[in-house]
Amino acid sequence: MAGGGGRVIRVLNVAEKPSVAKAVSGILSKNQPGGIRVRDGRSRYNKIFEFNYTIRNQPCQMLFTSVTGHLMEIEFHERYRKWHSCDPLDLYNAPVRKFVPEDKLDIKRTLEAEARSCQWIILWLDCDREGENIAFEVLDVCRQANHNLTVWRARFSALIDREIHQSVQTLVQPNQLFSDAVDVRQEIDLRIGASFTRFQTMLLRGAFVLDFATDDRNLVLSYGPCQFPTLGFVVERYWEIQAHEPEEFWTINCTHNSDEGTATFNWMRGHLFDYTCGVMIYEMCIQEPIATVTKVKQQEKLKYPPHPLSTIELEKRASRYFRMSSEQTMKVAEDLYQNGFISYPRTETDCFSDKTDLRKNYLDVYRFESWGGSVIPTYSFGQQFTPTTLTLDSGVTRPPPLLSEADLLGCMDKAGIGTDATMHDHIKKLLDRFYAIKDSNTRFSPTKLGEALVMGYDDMGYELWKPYLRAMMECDMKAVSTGTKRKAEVLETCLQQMKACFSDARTNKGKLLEAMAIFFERSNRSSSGEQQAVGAVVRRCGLCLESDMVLRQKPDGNFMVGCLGYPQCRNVVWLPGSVSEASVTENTCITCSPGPVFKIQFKFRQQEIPPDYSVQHLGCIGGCDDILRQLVEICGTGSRNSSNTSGRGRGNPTASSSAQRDNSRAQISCAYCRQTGHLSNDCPSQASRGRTARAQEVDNGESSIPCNSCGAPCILRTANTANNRGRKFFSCQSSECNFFVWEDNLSGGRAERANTSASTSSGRGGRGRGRGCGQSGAHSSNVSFVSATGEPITGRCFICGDPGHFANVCPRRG
DNA sequence: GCAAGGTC
Repeated sequence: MAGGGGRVIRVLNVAEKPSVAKAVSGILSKNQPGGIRVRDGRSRYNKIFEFNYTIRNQPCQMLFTSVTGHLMEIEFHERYRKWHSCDPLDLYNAPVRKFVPEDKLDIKRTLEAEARSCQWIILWLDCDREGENIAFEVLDVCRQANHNLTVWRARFSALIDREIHQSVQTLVQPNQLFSDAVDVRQEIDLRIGASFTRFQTMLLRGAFVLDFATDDRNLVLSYGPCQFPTLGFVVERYWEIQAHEPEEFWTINCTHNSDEGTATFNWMRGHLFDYTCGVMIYEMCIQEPIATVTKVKQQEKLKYPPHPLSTIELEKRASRYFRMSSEQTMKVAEDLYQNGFISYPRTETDCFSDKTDLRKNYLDVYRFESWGGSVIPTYSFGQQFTPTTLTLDSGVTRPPPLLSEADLLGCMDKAGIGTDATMHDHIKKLLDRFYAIKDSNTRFSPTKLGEALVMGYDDMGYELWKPYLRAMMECDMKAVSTGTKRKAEVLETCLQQMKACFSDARTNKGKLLEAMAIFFERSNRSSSGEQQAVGAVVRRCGLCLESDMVLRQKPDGNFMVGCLGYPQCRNVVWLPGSVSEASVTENTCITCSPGPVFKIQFKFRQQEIPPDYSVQHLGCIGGCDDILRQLVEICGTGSRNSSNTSGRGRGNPTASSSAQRDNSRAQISCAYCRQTGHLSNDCPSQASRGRTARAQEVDNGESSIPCNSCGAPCILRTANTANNRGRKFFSCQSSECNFFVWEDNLSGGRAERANTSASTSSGRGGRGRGRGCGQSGAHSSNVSFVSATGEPITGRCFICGDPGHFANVCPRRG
């Protein structure tokens, strides 16, 4: 450490809270020339104290300010902040950042400004892991403002003169390992909490009628590594009570009255569940009723005062004696602290002032307890007496009581759930989230929701609701803080495990749904959970620009690529109904922008695609993929027969249908103009022609023909697949219709150009391009396309060949 | 909108 007098240096001192800055400044400035000056910083709570002090012969001008706990927060990058922005599984790998939140910027600016004028910085944060982490947050900010700061850490455990002076004369370096341990905790808590909270909220809210919430749309079904084990304690006790079967037992009791008082003797054996045995032993006693004293043991009994200065003990006793909630107690404690009556209540400061009389009979001042002893008559070895009463009594086993707040705090304390300062928050969270209720006896029982959630995870076989996970994390953090394990190693291992666990839990979500179904009615709202199931990301949504488009398979087996921002964003690309398998690959499209657009490996059902199309296809939904577009046109999409019954559009088929069309417009290129953003049946270049026109000229000089099935325009297209390159076909441009016919299957083998005016004037009865040569018989009088035999073509099924329906509704499809 | 940890 530098020293040796001479030039006065400026030292920036930072404490964890304003009260400590004030107290330490008061101690160090005592008897110093110049006394102490106070000035305001940018933050109204965090004053700056100035005084002179000498550290190891080095004259120092001390500036002493503070933060208010953590200066920084950890959050996901903006891209992952919105709930629908990504698959919750991605939250295990999504980048996170530590930053100074808005309400701490004033403190940050004060630190920056003061750091610039100082040569040294002394970190006076609390001496625990969190304090060490805050020290590095402060350091981060101050070093940004002044790279040349010399850094010191003051270690102290009590705000008393001797300790503070000693601390500042024996400064050390901050402990990176302690801080690392907190970084690990923060990151794990965030990733686990956010992923599970999003998952279970989106899965269950809306899927059930949650009658306790006035508006369950805003309901959050949170999961946290502390709150869930706390709920677990409540549920476990509740189940224990439920499972209890009362059982009758028998016990022999004896009392003896003498001049000195009454003595009650308990049966050494306790009790018997067998009535016959009990009666037999009792009858033996009655037959020989003289009692003999066989052992006399005197024992001093001590009564200990409650553990002093313990936050949890305070909360337990306030609950027991005043029926105050732990949260309420902490508020009162805070007030008492602010007014100078008690020491800081949120972290243990179990150190008494030198003036305290610890040989203090505590029962004289603590009136809530008494000696409570009773006088027992004196007995001597071998003494005989006749019992005053000798009875055979029955009793019934009782279940344990519901957990009281004191019990709950005890469980949490024992299992290491939360800290002194946060335990009451976790308990309150259970009530706020409708997971548990507290009765008039301040005892906790789970709500239906709380029980269902724990039951769901329990049925999966996971102990996510037990304290072991937190205990394991605590163990790992300890290993990081002592250097036994590295931060990156623990993070990687733990997150990998939790990611696998999350993934498994999602696979087994049925267990959660089943458990919920025991307690709640199913809801048929459109935002029900199953529709939120997510798949792999294909591209960023070009419509809302906020969320990802992911590949999904609907319950009916059809595939689509939908925006995770649903229902706010309804962007969706429906894929051909003939897709049997689809998976997003790591190949990106080099044509489509904005990228990346990940290609999808498709497998089509062979019978449902024209013979010249390959069963396997590596496709792109960005608009560049002609084959995919043709198959959509030929086979139709999965939306056609599912939008009214299931999938995203449940309960709102119109919206779904419109969304489907809107999004086909957005992604698949138009058959007319080759632009993305609309389909050929909505092509702006064709707008003036209108759907009622029965024949339309297309850009290449060909005309379109009204579809036999729906009347929408069919246009002549040219196949570019290996087997049929150059072969022409007509296909209906309505996204609602699958009409398709090879041109050479029409009569005459070649279509004639339609007569636009004739078609328009005669409607469907006009001369169709596909009509056979002069065979305008009865069959074909009102259709555009007829076969070589003069039969009207009504479309054909690729599976069974039946012209009466299309492949996607074929009964043989299963 | 999500965790848990500081503190005002």
